[in-house]
Amino acid sequence: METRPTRRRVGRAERERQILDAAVAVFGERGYQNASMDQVAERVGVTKPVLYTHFGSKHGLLLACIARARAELLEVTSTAAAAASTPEEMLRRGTLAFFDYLESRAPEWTVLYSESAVAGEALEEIRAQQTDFIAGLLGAQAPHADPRRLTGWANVIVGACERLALWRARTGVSSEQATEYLMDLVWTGLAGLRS
Amino acid sequence: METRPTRRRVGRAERERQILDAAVAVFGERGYQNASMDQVAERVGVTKPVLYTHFGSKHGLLLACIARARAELLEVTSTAAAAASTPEEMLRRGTLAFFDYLESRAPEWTVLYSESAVAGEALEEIRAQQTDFIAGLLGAQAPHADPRRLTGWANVIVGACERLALWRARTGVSSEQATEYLMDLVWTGLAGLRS
DNA sequence: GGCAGTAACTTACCACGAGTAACTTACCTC
DNA sequence: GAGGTAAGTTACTCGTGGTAAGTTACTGCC
Repeated sequence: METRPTRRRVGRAERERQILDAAVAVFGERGYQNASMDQVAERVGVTKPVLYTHFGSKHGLLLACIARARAELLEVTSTAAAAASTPEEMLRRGTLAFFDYLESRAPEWTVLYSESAVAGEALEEIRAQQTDFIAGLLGAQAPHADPRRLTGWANVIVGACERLALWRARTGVSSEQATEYLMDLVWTGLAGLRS
Repeated sequence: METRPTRRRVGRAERERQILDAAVAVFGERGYQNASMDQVAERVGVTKPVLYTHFGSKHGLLLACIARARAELLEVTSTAAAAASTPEEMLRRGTLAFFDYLESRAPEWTVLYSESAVAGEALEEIRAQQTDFIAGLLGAQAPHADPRRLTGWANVIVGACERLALWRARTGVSSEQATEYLMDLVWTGLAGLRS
Protein backbone atom coordinates (compact mmCIF):
# COMPACT_ATOMS: atom_id res chain seq x y z
CA MET A 1 0.00 0.00 0.00
CA GLU A 2 1.19 3.50 -0.86
CA THR A 3 2.22 5.63 2.09
CA ARG A 4 0.69 9.05 1.70
CA PRO A 5 3.30 11.83 1.57
CA THR A 6 2.87 11.93 5.35
CA ARG A 7 2.48 15.66 5.96
CA ARG A 8 5.28 17.08 8.05
CA ARG A 9 4.21 18.76 11.25
CA VAL A 10 6.14 21.74 12.48
CA GLY A 11 6.53 23.67 15.77
CA ARG A 12 4.82 26.95 16.46
CA ALA A 13 7.80 29.32 16.32
CA GLU A 14 9.15 27.73 13.16
CA ARG A 15 5.77 27.94 11.41
CA GLU A 16 5.36 31.56 12.36
CA ARG A 17 8.68 32.44 10.82
CA GLN A 18 7.73 30.56 7.63
CA ILE A 19 4.40 32.37 7.46
CA LEU A 20 5.94 35.81 7.99
CA ASP A 21 8.51 35.14 5.27
CA ALA A 22 5.79 34.03 2.87
CA ALA A 23 3.56 36.97 3.77
CA VAL A 24 6.31 39.51 3.13
CA ALA A 25 7.02 37.89 -0.22
CA VAL A 26 3.40 37.65 -1.34
CA PHE A 27 2.38 41.09 -0.07
CA GLY A 28 5.48 42.50 -1.75
CA GLU A 29 4.72 40.91 -5.10
CA ARG A 30 0.99 41.50 -5.38
CA GLY A 31 0.41 44.27 -2.88
CA TYR A 32 -1.38 43.76 0.41
CA GLN A 33 -4.83 44.47 -1.00
CA ASN A 34 -4.53 42.15 -3.97
CA ALA A 35 -2.89 39.33 -2.08
CA SER A 36 -5.18 36.66 -0.67
CA MET A 37 -4.67 34.64 2.44
CA ASP A 38 -4.91 31.48 0.33
CA GLN A 39 -1.92 32.65 -1.68
CA VAL A 40 0.14 33.13 1.47
CA ALA A 41 -1.01 29.76 2.77
CA GLU A 42 -0.11 28.03 -0.48
CA ARG A 43 3.39 29.55 -0.37
CA VAL A 44 3.91 28.01 3.04
CA GLY A 45 2.40 24.71 1.90
CA VAL A 46 -0.45 24.81 4.36
CA THR A 47 -4.15 25.72 4.41
CA LYS A 48 -5.76 29.04 5.31
CA PRO A 49 -7.04 28.35 8.83
CA VAL A 50 -3.48 27.78 9.97
CA LEU A 51 -2.72 31.44 9.29
CA TYR A 52 -5.71 32.43 11.39
CA THR A 53 -4.71 30.34 14.39
CA HIS A 54 -1.35 32.09 14.36
CA PHE A 55 -2.19 35.69 13.48
CA GLY A 56 -5.94 36.09 13.89
CA SER A 57 -6.63 38.09 10.74
CA LYS A 58 -5.10 39.37 7.54
CA HIS A 59 -4.53 42.70 9.26
CA GLY A 60 -2.87 40.92 12.17
CA LEU A 61 -0.53 39.16 9.79
CA LEU A 62 0.47 42.48 8.25
CA LEU A 63 1.08 43.98 11.69
CA ALA A 64 3.30 41.06 12.59
CA CYS A 65 5.35 41.63 9.43
CA ILE A 66 5.79 45.26 10.38
CA ALA A 67 6.67 44.50 13.98
CA ARG A 68 9.49 42.25 12.90
CA ALA A 69 10.97 44.97 10.70
CA ARG A 70 10.44 47.72 13.21
CA ALA A 71 12.87 46.52 15.82
CA GLU A 72 15.57 46.20 13.20
CA LEU A 73 15.09 49.77 12.04
CA LEU A 74 15.58 51.28 15.47
CA GLU A 75 18.52 49.02 16.14
CA VAL A 76 20.30 49.93 12.94
CA THR A 77 19.83 53.69 13.14
CA SER A 78 20.59 54.08 16.80
CA THR A 79 23.70 51.92 16.53
CA ALA A 80 24.92 54.05 13.65
CA ALA A 81 24.27 57.26 15.56
CA ALA A 82 25.98 55.95 18.67
CA ALA A 83 29.16 55.23 16.73
CA ALA A 84 29.64 58.92 15.95
CA SER A 85 31.58 61.37 18.08
CA THR A 86 30.15 64.76 17.10
CA PRO A 87 26.43 65.65 16.98
CA GLU A 88 26.66 66.48 13.30
CA GLU A 89 28.08 63.05 12.63
CA MET A 90 25.31 61.45 14.65
CA LEU A 91 22.62 63.01 12.52
CA ARG A 92 24.52 62.31 9.33
CA ARG A 93 25.32 58.67 10.12
CA GLY A 94 21.86 57.97 11.45
CA THR A 95 20.29 59.32 8.28
CA LEU A 96 22.66 57.40 6.06
CA ALA A 97 21.98 54.19 8.00
CA PHE A 98 18.25 54.78 7.57
CA PHE A 99 18.54 55.02 3.80
CA ASP A 100 20.84 52.03 3.54
CA TYR A 101 18.69 49.86 5.78
CA LEU A 102 15.55 50.60 3.77
CA GLU A 103 17.44 49.67 0.65
CA SER A 104 18.74 46.41 2.06
CA ARG A 105 15.23 45.38 3.12
CA ALA A 106 13.54 46.81 0.08
CA PRO A 107 10.85 44.12 -0.30
CA GLU A 108 9.51 44.59 3.22
CA TRP A 109 9.49 48.35 3.16
CA THR A 110 8.22 48.80 -0.33
CA VAL A 111 5.00 47.12 0.71
CA LEU A 112 4.70 48.93 3.95
CA TYR A 113 5.27 52.40 2.56
CA SER A 114 3.26 52.14 -0.61
CA GLU A 115 0.48 49.92 0.69
CA SER A 116 0.23 51.91 3.87
CA ALA A 117 -3.56 52.08 4.01
CA VAL A 118 -4.06 49.27 6.44
CA ALA A 119 -0.59 49.53 7.86
CA GLY A 120 -1.21 53.14 8.74
CA GLU A 121 -1.49 52.73 12.45
CA ALA A 122 1.60 50.63 12.87
CA LEU A 123 3.63 52.76 10.50
CA GLU A 124 2.64 55.80 12.48
CA GLU A 125 4.08 54.18 15.59
CA ILE A 126 7.34 53.65 13.79
CA ARG A 127 7.43 57.29 12.80
CA ALA A 128 6.70 58.27 16.40
CA GLN A 129 9.60 56.10 17.48
CA GLN A 130 11.92 57.80 15.01
CA THR A 131 10.64 61.24 15.93
CA ASP A 132 11.27 60.67 19.63
CA PHE A 133 14.71 59.39 18.89
CA ILE A 134 15.63 62.42 16.81
CA ALA A 135 14.05 64.88 19.22
CA GLY A 136 16.33 63.34 21.84
CA LEU A 137 19.37 63.87 19.66
CA LEU A 138 18.44 67.49 19.07
CA GLY A 139 17.67 68.06 22.74
CA ALA A 140 21.14 66.93 23.70
CA GLN A 141 22.46 69.54 21.28
CA ALA A 142 20.25 72.41 22.44
CA PRO A 143 19.27 71.66 26.04
CA HIS A 144 17.48 74.95 26.60
CA ALA A 145 15.23 74.80 23.54
CA ASP A 146 11.46 74.56 23.87
CA PRO A 147 10.58 70.82 23.79
CA ARG A 148 7.71 71.42 21.41
CA ARG A 149 10.06 73.14 19.01
CA LEU A 150 12.40 70.17 19.20
CA THR A 151 9.51 67.86 18.36
CA GLY A 152 8.58 70.10 15.45
CA TRP A 153 12.10 69.90 14.08
CA ALA A 154 12.16 66.15 14.56
CA ASN A 155 8.97 65.90 12.52
CA VAL A 156 10.60 67.94 9.79
CA ILE A 157 13.51 65.53 9.69
CA VAL A 158 11.40 62.36 9.78
CA GLY A 159 9.14 63.65 7.01
CA ALA A 160 12.10 64.73 4.94
CA CYS A 161 13.80 61.34 5.31
CA GLU A 162 10.71 59.43 4.31
CA ARG A 163 10.24 61.47 1.18
CA LEU A 164 13.94 61.39 0.27
CA ALA A 165 13.94 57.62 0.66
CA LEU A 166 11.11 57.22 -1.83
CA TRP A 167 12.72 59.70 -4.21
CA ARG A 168 15.94 57.74 -4.01
CA ALA A 169 14.13 54.51 -4.80
CA ARG A 170 12.64 56.06 -7.95
CA THR A 171 15.62 57.99 -9.24
CA GLY A 172 18.64 56.07 -8.05
CA VAL A 173 20.18 58.99 -6.17
CA SER A 174 22.78 57.56 -3.80
CA SER A 175 22.16 57.41 -0.08
CA GLU A 176 25.17 59.68 0.44
CA GLN A 177 23.75 62.30 -1.89
CA ALA A 178 20.34 62.18 -0.26
CA THR A 179 21.95 62.54 3.14
CA GLU A 180 23.92 65.52 1.93
CA TYR A 181 20.80 67.25 0.67
CA LEU A 182 19.14 66.80 4.04
CA MET A 183 22.20 68.04 5.89
CA ASP A 184 22.41 71.08 3.60
CA LEU A 185 19.15 72.36 4.91
CA VAL A 186 18.74 70.92 8.34
CA TRP A 187 22.15 71.02 9.86
CA THR A 188 22.94 74.46 8.60
CA GLY A 189 19.59 75.62 9.92
CA LEU A 190 20.22 74.09 13.31
CA ALA A 191 23.70 75.59 13.49
CA GLY A 192 22.30 79.04 12.90
CA LEU A 193 19.87 78.64 15.76
CA ARG A 194 22.03 76.90 18.29
CA SER A 195 23.90 80.04 19.33
CA MET B 1 -54.78 55.85 -6.64
CA GLU B 2 -51.61 56.72 -4.76
CA THR B 3 -48.89 58.30 -6.84
CA ARG B 4 -45.62 56.61 -5.99
CA PRO B 5 -43.02 59.05 -4.61
CA THR B 6 -42.03 59.48 -8.26
CA ARG B 7 -38.27 59.22 -8.09
CA ARG B 8 -36.56 62.39 -9.15
CA ARG B 9 -34.23 62.08 -12.08
CA VAL B 10 -31.14 64.24 -12.17
CA GLY B 11 -28.58 65.37 -14.77
CA ARG B 12 -25.15 63.86 -15.09
CA ALA B 13 -23.02 66.70 -13.70
CA GLU B 14 -25.33 67.27 -10.76
CA ARG B 15 -25.36 63.56 -9.85
CA GLU B 16 -21.60 63.33 -10.01
CA ARG B 17 -21.26 66.20 -7.58
CA GLN B 18 -23.74 64.54 -5.22
CA ILE B 19 -21.88 61.25 -5.44
CA LEU B 20 -18.49 62.83 -4.79
CA ASP B 21 -19.86 64.68 -1.77
CA ALA B 22 -21.37 61.49 -0.39
CA ALA B 23 -18.20 59.51 -1.08
CA VAL B 24 -15.99 62.00 0.74
CA ALA B 25 -18.36 61.91 3.70
CA VAL B 26 -18.67 58.12 3.87
CA PHE B 27 -15.00 57.42 3.21
CA GLY B 28 -14.16 60.02 5.83
CA GLU B 29 -16.40 58.50 8.47
CA ARG B 30 -15.73 54.81 8.00
CA GLY B 31 -12.42 54.81 6.14
CA TYR B 32 -12.11 53.86 2.49
CA GLN B 33 -11.60 50.17 3.18
CA ASN B 34 -14.52 49.77 5.53
CA ALA B 35 -16.91 51.85 3.48
CA SER B 36 -19.08 49.97 1.02
CA MET B 37 -20.39 51.22 -2.29
CA ASP B 38 -23.91 50.51 -1.07
CA GLN B 39 -23.38 52.93 1.80
CA VAL B 40 -22.30 55.68 -0.57
CA ALA B 41 -25.23 54.91 -2.85
CA GLU B 42 -27.68 55.03 0.02
CA ARG B 43 -26.34 58.43 1.10
CA VAL B 44 -27.07 59.77 -2.36
CA GLY B 45 -30.47 58.06 -2.38
CA VAL B 46 -29.69 55.88 -5.36
CA THR B 47 -28.62 52.30 -6.06
CA LYS B 48 -25.15 50.94 -6.52
CA PRO B 49 -24.95 50.53 -10.30
CA VAL B 50 -25.41 54.26 -10.67
CA LEU B 51 -22.03 54.78 -9.02
CA TYR B 52 -20.47 52.36 -11.47
CA THR B 53 -21.88 54.07 -14.54
CA HIS B 54 -20.33 57.31 -13.36
CA PHE B 55 -16.99 56.23 -11.90
CA GLY B 56 -16.35 52.68 -13.07
CA SER B 57 -15.08 51.25 -9.80
CA LYS B 58 -14.60 51.97 -6.12
CA HIS B 59 -11.02 52.90 -6.86
CA GLY B 60 -12.18 55.22 -9.63
CA LEU B 61 -14.53 56.93 -7.24
CA LEU B 62 -11.69 57.52 -4.80
CA LEU B 63 -9.49 58.90 -7.56
CA ALA B 64 -12.24 61.30 -8.57
CA CYS B 65 -12.49 62.54 -4.98
CA ILE B 66 -8.76 63.16 -4.96
CA ALA B 67 -8.74 64.86 -8.34
CA ARG B 68 -11.32 67.38 -7.19
CA ALA B 69 -9.25 68.27 -4.12
CA ARG B 70 -5.98 68.32 -5.99
CA ALA B 71 -6.67 71.31 -8.20
CA GLU B 72 -7.74 73.31 -5.18
CA LEU B 73 -4.50 72.57 -3.33
CA LEU B 74 -2.26 73.83 -6.10
CA GLU B 75 -4.50 76.85 -6.62
CA VAL B 76 -4.44 77.82 -2.96
CA THR B 77 -0.71 77.41 -2.36
CA SER B 78 0.46 79.03 -5.57
CA THR B 79 -1.87 81.97 -5.11
CA ALA B 80 -0.53 82.49 -1.60
CA ALA B 81 3.05 82.28 -2.78
CA ALA B 82 2.41 84.68 -5.65
CA ALA B 83 1.09 87.32 -3.25
CA ALA B 84 4.48 87.61 -1.55
CA SER B 85 7.23 89.98 -2.53
CA THR B 86 10.38 88.35 -1.13
CA PRO B 87 11.43 84.71 -1.65
CA GLU B 88 11.38 84.07 2.07
CA GLU B 89 7.79 85.29 2.22
CA MET B 90 6.87 83.07 -0.71
CA LEU B 91 8.03 79.95 1.07
CA ARG B 92 6.51 81.07 4.34
CA ARG B 93 3.13 82.03 2.93
CA GLY B 94 2.92 78.98 0.70
CA THR B 95 3.61 76.70 3.65
CA LEU B 96 1.08 78.49 5.83
CA ALA B 97 -1.55 78.30 3.10
CA PHE B 98 -0.88 74.57 2.79
CA PHE B 99 -1.52 73.96 6.47
CA ASP B 100 -4.61 76.13 6.53
CA TYR B 101 -6.07 74.58 3.42
CA LEU B 102 -5.65 71.05 4.76
CA GLU B 103 -7.38 72.15 7.92
CA SER B 104 -10.31 73.75 6.13
CA ARG B 105 -10.84 70.61 4.07
CA ALA B 106 -10.05 68.23 6.89
CA PRO B 107 -12.61 65.52 6.00
CA GLU B 108 -11.28 65.08 2.49
CA TRP B 109 -7.64 65.02 3.42
CA THR B 110 -7.93 62.94 6.52
CA VAL B 111 -9.15 60.07 4.39
CA LEU B 112 -6.61 60.54 1.71
CA TYR B 113 -3.60 60.74 3.98
CA SER B 114 -4.50 58.04 6.45
CA GLU B 115 -6.20 55.64 4.06
CA SER B 116 -3.53 56.15 1.45
CA ALA B 117 -3.12 52.53 0.46
CA VAL B 118 -5.29 52.62 -2.60
CA ALA B 119 -4.88 56.34 -3.09
CA GLY B 120 -1.12 55.89 -3.21
CA GLU B 121 -0.65 56.53 -6.87
CA ALA B 122 -2.78 59.65 -7.05
CA LEU B 123 -1.35 61.04 -3.83
CA GLU B 124 2.12 60.54 -5.22
CA GLU B 125 1.17 62.70 -8.18
CA ILE B 126 0.06 65.43 -5.86
CA ARG B 127 3.36 65.27 -4.04
CA ALA B 128 5.18 65.42 -7.36
CA GLN B 129 3.16 68.49 -8.23
CA GLN B 130 4.12 70.16 -4.95
CA THR B 131 7.74 69.11 -5.32
CA ASP B 132 8.01 70.61 -8.79
CA PHE B 133 6.39 73.78 -7.61
CA ILE B 134 8.81 74.16 -4.72
CA ALA B 135 11.83 73.21 -6.77
CA GLY B 136 10.82 76.05 -9.09
CA LEU B 137 10.66 78.48 -6.19
CA LEU B 138 14.09 77.43 -5.02
CA GLY B 139 15.52 77.54 -8.51
CA ALA B 140 14.46 81.15 -8.89
CA GLN B 141 16.38 81.86 -5.70
CA ALA B 142 19.54 79.98 -6.62
CA PRO B 143 19.69 79.88 -10.44
CA HIS B 144 23.10 78.25 -10.62
CA ALA B 145 22.40 75.35 -8.27
CA ASP B 146 22.44 71.77 -9.48
CA PRO B 147 18.84 70.89 -10.48
CA ARG B 148 19.04 67.55 -8.76
CA ARG B 149 20.04 69.26 -5.55
CA LEU B 150 17.06 71.58 -5.88
CA THR B 151 14.78 68.58 -6.29
CA GLY B 152 16.34 66.98 -3.24
CA TRP B 153 15.64 70.08 -1.19
CA ALA B 154 12.11 70.27 -2.52
CA ASN B 155 11.58 66.67 -1.38
CA VAL B 156 12.84 67.61 2.06
CA ILE B 157 10.30 70.42 2.26
CA VAL B 158 7.36 68.39 0.95
CA GLY B 159 8.09 65.54 3.34
CA ALA B 160 8.51 67.91 6.23
CA CYS B 161 5.21 69.67 5.48
CA GLU B 162 3.30 66.42 5.25
CA ARG B 163 4.58 65.23 8.60
CA LEU B 164 4.10 68.60 10.26
CA ALA B 165 0.52 68.71 9.01
CA LEU B 166 -0.28 65.36 10.62
CA TRP B 167 1.50 66.35 13.82
CA ARG B 168 -0.55 69.54 13.90
CA ALA B 169 -3.77 67.61 13.47
CA ARG B 170 -2.91 65.41 16.45
CA THR B 171 -1.49 67.98 18.82
CA GLY B 172 -3.26 71.23 17.92
CA VAL B 173 -0.08 73.14 17.20
CA SER B 174 -1.05 76.24 15.22
CA SER B 175 -0.30 76.51 11.53
CA GLU B 176 1.85 79.58 12.26
CA GLN B 177 3.93 77.63 14.77
CA ALA B 178 4.39 74.71 12.40
CA THR B 179 5.43 77.08 9.65
CA GLU B 180 7.93 78.69 11.97
CA TYR B 181 9.49 75.35 12.84
CA LEU B 182 9.93 74.55 9.19
CA MET B 183 11.39 77.96 8.42
CA ASP B 184 13.82 77.61 11.35
CA LEU B 185 15.54 74.76 9.68
CA VAL B 186 14.96 75.16 6.02
CA TRP B 187 15.20 78.84 5.35
CA THR B 188 18.22 79.30 7.54
CA GLY B 189 19.81 76.37 5.80
CA LEU B 190 19.07 77.78 2.40
CA ALA B 191 20.37 81.20 3.37
CA GLY B 192 23.68 79.71 4.42
CA LEU B 193 24.09 78.00 1.06
CA ARG B 194 22.91 80.74 -1.19
CA SER B 195 26.23 82.60 -0.95
C1' DG C 1 -52.01 65.81 -26.43
C1' DG C 2 -49.81 61.49 -27.75
C1' DC C 3 -45.62 58.87 -29.33
C1' DA C 4 -40.98 57.41 -30.01
C1' DG C 5 -36.16 57.43 -28.27
C1' DT C 6 -32.91 57.67 -24.87
C1' DA C 7 -30.57 58.42 -20.64
C1' DA C 8 -31.25 57.53 -15.79
C1' DC C 9 -32.21 54.03 -12.74
C1' DT C 10 -33.54 49.38 -10.55
C1' DT C 11 -33.78 44.45 -9.64
C1' DA C 12 -31.49 40.36 -9.34
C1' DC C 13 -27.74 38.17 -9.79
C1' DC C 14 -22.32 36.27 -9.86
C1' DA C 15 -17.55 35.72 -8.11
C1' DC C 16 -14.28 35.85 -4.87
C1' DG C 17 -12.07 36.33 -0.65
C1' DA C 18 -12.09 36.91 4.62
C1' DG C 19 -13.17 34.35 8.37
C1' DT C 20 -15.06 30.00 11.11
C1' DA C 21 -17.00 25.45 12.95
C1' DA C 22 -16.37 20.84 13.12
C1' DC C 23 -13.73 17.06 12.19
C1' DT C 24 -9.07 14.36 11.47
C1' DT C 25 -4.31 13.00 12.22
C1' DA C 26 0.58 13.18 13.42
C1' DC C 27 3.46 13.35 17.28
C1' DC C 28 4.77 12.97 22.37
C1' DT C 29 4.35 10.73 26.95
C1' DC C 30 3.68 7.21 29.94
C1' DG D 1 0.54 0.35 22.43
C1' DA D 2 -3.17 3.71 24.65
C1' DG D 3 -4.50 8.25 25.11
C1' DG D 4 -4.07 13.23 25.08
C1' DT D 5 -3.13 17.30 22.57
C1' DA D 6 -1.46 20.44 19.30
C1' DA D 7 -1.32 20.85 14.22
C1' DG D 8 -3.86 20.73 10.29
C1' DT D 9 -7.90 19.95 6.88
C1' DT D 10 -12.52 20.09 4.76
C1' DA D 11 -16.44 22.47 3.86
C1' DC D 12 -18.96 25.99 4.74
C1' DT D 13 -21.12 31.29 5.60
C1' DC D 14 -21.37 36.03 4.75
C1' DG D 15 -20.22 40.48 2.99
C1' DT D 16 -19.02 43.26 -0.82
C1' DG D 17 -17.24 44.64 -5.47
C1' DG D 18 -18.99 44.33 -9.87
C1' DT D 19 -22.47 43.32 -13.85
C1' DA D 20 -26.41 41.91 -17.16
C1' DA D 21 -30.82 42.73 -18.36
C1' DG D 22 -34.95 44.88 -17.74
C1' DT D 23 -37.86 49.34 -16.34
C1' DT D 24 -39.28 54.13 -16.14
C1' DA D 25 -39.00 59.13 -16.15
C1' DC D 26 -37.99 62.85 -19.02
C1' DT D 27 -37.16 65.09 -23.99
C1' DG D 28 -38.27 66.58 -28.42
C1' DC D 29 -41.31 66.10 -32.30
C1' DC D 30 -45.57 65.75 -34.82
